[in-house]
Amino acid sequence: MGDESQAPLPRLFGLCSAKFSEQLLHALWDAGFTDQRAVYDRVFPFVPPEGIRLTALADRAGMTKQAMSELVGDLVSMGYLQRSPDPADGRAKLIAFTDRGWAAVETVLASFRDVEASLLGRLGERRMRELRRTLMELLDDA
Amino acid sequence: MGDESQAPLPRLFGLCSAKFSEQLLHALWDAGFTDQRAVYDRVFPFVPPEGIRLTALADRAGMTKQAMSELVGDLVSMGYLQRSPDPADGRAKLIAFTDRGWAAVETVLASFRDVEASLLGRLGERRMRELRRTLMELLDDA
DNA sequence: CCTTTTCGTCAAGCATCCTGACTAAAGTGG
DNA sequence: CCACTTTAGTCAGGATGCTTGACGAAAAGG
Repeated sequence: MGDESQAPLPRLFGLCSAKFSEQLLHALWDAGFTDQRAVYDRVFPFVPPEGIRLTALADRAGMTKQAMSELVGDLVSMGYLQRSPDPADGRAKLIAFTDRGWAAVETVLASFRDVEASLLGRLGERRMRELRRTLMELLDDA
Repeated sequence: MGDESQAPLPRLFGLCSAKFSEQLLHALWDAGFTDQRAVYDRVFPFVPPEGIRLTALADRAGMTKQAMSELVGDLVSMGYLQRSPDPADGRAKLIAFTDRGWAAVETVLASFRDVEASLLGRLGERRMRELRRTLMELLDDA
């Protein structure tokens, strides 16, 4: 890959991010969720336990409702999500996880925990805390 | 955006990465390179000063030569890249930056420097060094 | 009521990738 | 020098993941 010792920081962040994504996909594959694309990242993080409407979900994910509708449709037909009528609004439907969906979520969370445990082992507790603090400061818009 | 204080680290990395990308696109836009897409990230980092052949460029970027050919074609018609015959091989063409391409590269590098300067101001020199060291350790495959 | 807004869908299109098939040039072994 | 195989790039077709625009049905608010 070449020498990264002077690579610009934004690039390092991109590489780290890509690496974690790859590990995550790998973990899902190993757990038997082989029918997945990168769709997980786009949809799963924004579905709350109690379910959510399509428009709100699309807003959260920063996407149009049409695009989100197609993704949700795919995940429904794969058995990860379900659509049920919203009792409070005849136009809307509530999108929520199925049991299979929850199992996949649990796999994702376990993978996150694995990554964090691995980092903890490599960096130690102090540097780990510092890293998290630094990342959150970076996101706290300047 | 909600509380991120317990967000998983992989997610924090993704958010940071996305934020930097956005800043970069913004910097390009402000510098007058308004005809750009995210194509920069995919192509520019892999074009060396002396030029490169399509197949090698595609390999570097982890893409098929067909996909890269289309991207390069777009960037050629926008005036950022040029294709010239390779004197050493009648089949091949050398892909290299035009003057306009170099100007865009310089803008990108300046944006990276801005980001680093901003981080330095916020984190201080010690934490900055530590961050870079940590990121590089993470990429040094376990 | 009747008008306006909101929820979700359908349709068409664009961008970015892929696989497969092909031409032309270059190397390679008698 | 001449087949034979490999390599460089292109053409064609298709999948995916997004977009904008238009629409019907339900809700909201005078």
